Amino acid sequence: MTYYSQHAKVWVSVDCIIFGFDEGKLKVLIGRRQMDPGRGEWSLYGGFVAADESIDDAAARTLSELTGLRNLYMRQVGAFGSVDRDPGERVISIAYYALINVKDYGERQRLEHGVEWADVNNLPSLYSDHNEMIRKALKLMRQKLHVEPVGFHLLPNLFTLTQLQNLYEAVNGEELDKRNFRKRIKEMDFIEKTELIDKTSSKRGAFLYRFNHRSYNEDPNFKL
Amino acid sequence: MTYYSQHAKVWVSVDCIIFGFDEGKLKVLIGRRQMDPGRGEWSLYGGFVAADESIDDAAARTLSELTGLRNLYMRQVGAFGSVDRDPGERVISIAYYALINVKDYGERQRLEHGVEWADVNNLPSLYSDHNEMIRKALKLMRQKLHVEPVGFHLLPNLFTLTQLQNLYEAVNGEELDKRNFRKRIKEMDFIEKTELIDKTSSKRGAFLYRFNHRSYNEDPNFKL
DNA sequence: TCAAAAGTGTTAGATTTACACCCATGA
DNA sequence: TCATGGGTGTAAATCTAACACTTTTGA
Repeated sequence: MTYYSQHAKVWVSVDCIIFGFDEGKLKVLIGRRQMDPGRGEWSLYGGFVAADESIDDAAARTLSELTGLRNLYMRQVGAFGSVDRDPGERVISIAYYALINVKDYGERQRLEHGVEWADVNNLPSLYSDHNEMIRKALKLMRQKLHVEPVGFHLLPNLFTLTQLQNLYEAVNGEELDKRNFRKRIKEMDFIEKTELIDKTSSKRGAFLYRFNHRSYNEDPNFKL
Repeated sequence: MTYYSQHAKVWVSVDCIIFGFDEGKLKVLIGRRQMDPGRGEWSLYGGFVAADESIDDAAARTLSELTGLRNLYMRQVGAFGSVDRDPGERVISIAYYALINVKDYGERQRLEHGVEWADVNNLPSLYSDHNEMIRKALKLMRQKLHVEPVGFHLLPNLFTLTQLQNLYEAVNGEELDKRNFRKRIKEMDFIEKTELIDKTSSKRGAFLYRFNHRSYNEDPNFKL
């Protein structure tokens, strides 16, 4: 009997909190659970960690299973391990959140997995501790957003300043002053104005901006 | 075959990063690993999660095994799950950090478990991914310290303002202005001045202060 | 021509930072 | 008496927050 074998093994899963920004609201992907226990309940999308993959790899695999996308921005939320959090068996789950541009997520894949975008401020009651996972993910994501330029993962490559501001307002749940917001943006050289104009949301049109990763790495000063 | 049983089970452990503040430095408890693989290497203190205990309970149990103390301030750092992080078997580990007042930790227990206080700024190379765990714990703890009154867990119940300032300087790794620091403290009514005087570190003596939990809960405004 | 979103500067107030000397005491 | 750590206030600089009008254009 080895040192290890006197201890119990458990199942370990990953659960994905996928944030998207649409219609001026922060959303999260949820679906109806396909298996027992809890079949039919609203739930996050998850999967088990295999014997030969890291937990980060398991999360990335699960994310790409659901979205068809790779190399998503993804961060660990933490481990959830109440004894009876899963009504079937003892399963410890590690939550991850990911940020995607909703436009990159096709309707086809969405329907295939039967998931929906739900407003984070108006969520139904979810399976097990999934509401708690989302709460914690949101808290972490919010903090990160002020300190690192990660919000861009929720937007198209080209975006207007109004879109960017709306994103920050949706995540913080409070309005921002337009002039003060734009003043700050102007100080960050890695948020580049292009000559392109977006006319989808106004007659006049708004300049499109782009986040320049390279130039951010040269002078990573971000604060919003 | 149930839905669960087609997946692999793994061992799950907890590792404890125990911070203490002594001799003006932030320290962490490390010991020589007692078992194979890695016997003799510097390591955090850890333990396995049992089938019938939550991960938080496992961490609390492990902490109390090592220190003899209960109800320590403790927070999860996150899950560490590279496939080969443990050279023996697949083990996913969940790191927790705890804050203790070094005076509460007797020499007896310390010697019994053969652990030592190591300066966080001068750590040896540790077993597996334990250095990374400490790095992440320190980052989280640092953030927390600015926003919640948790530093008091690293001090005796009664402390001088110089001690408190030294603690913040040690954690941040930078000096603070004495007058500005004390000005801020004065604004926080839950940091109460007592009539007691500590003469251990100066001839004149310094007033002892106390953190009042109750009054903090009434008006929880903390920022340092 | 008008409704709707884009764009643009200034100022008062609040916060932060820098800074130097006297005090009390034990050795 | 002197060396050591304890204790205190002010002013300049910076940052933050509040605020309103003009522009463009398609319908």
